[in-house]
Amino acid sequence: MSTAIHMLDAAERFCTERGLSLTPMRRRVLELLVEAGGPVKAYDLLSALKPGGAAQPPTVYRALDFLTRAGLAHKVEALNAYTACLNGHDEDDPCTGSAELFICESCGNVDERHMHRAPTDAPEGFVITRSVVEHYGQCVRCAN
Amino acid sequence: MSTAIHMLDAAERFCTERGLSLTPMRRRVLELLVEAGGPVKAYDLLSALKPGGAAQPPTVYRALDFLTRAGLAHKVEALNAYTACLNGHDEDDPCTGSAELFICESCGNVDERHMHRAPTDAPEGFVITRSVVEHYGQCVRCAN
DNA sequence: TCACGTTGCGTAATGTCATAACGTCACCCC
DNA sequence: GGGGTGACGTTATGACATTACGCAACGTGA
Ligand SMILES: [Zn+2]
Ligand SMILES: [Zn+2]
Ligand SMILES: [Zn+2]
Ligand SMILES: [Zn+2]
Repeated sequence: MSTAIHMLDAAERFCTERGLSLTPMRRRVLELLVEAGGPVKAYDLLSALKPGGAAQPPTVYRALDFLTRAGLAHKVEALNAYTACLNGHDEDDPCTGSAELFICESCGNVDERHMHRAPTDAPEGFVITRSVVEHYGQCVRCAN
Repeated sequence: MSTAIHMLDAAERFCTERGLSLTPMRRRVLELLVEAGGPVKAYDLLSALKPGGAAQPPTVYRALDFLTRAGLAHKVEALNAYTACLNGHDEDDPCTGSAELFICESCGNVDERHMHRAPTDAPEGFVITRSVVEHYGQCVRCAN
């Protein structure tokens, strides 16, 4: 799929521009996430990495840690899973902050928005450093 | 604390009105959550239950399942923890849907809002059945 | 060129979170 | 009193994640 290749190339540029090293292992994990096109469990990534060297949990968790810190991937908290960031990192709009995820429970597809707006009804004086926003339901294809 | 007693009484009424049985075990777990005043881990609840009978994981997870289904408690997904619902269940405003949580990372205090509004930028045709919204940061007391 | 700090990753062990599966008892309804 | 249901005890296991240690590669300055 050309989209996947494009996303990996964009990630490559994204990292070189920022002095981050997208090592083969990290690139491979990102590739698996992109190919999956939705949330993937860490141990499933682990299984996918196996045929090519017996990988252990820390291997994949270290890669995921790098990718999520860099903004190239997101953890889906309510699923204990991980998904590739869908925002174009080659554009002038890096996904530095929190993402708002729309996850279809039927087909597993994920859509993503940047969290630009702050909550209108936050407690007085509350300073937000990180937000987790995940919406579950049916995408337009799966809604009957 | 009178607030805690009030919340438990309100939960009692809430359950009787709906034909739900707030058993001693469930009430005890809710009591622990209310007393904690913030997110509590399942195994910490387990430890707190021990002196009075050796409790096993399924015991506390069943109680939490009941409480969360009833809307009397919420799971804090990003912390793998659970917190008592702060909305007054004796009022005409049950916390049936999703809650928006503001969690102070310094003092552990939790504030809660009902999720009334839908996202303005959801994908076309996406039908939301459940939302997870958790904001992390500093409450007004802890912000320096 | 060599010592030294840093980074990435292999490996083993462990820790943390959650559920499956089965049995028992109390209760309600007919 | 037979049968269904719901709540909970108990044992075991599964699923998710981290700690700790070691080593090899790399850059940097002496
Ligand atoms: Zn993103
Ligand atoms: Zn779908
Ligand atoms: Zn609530
Ligand atoms: Zn605080």
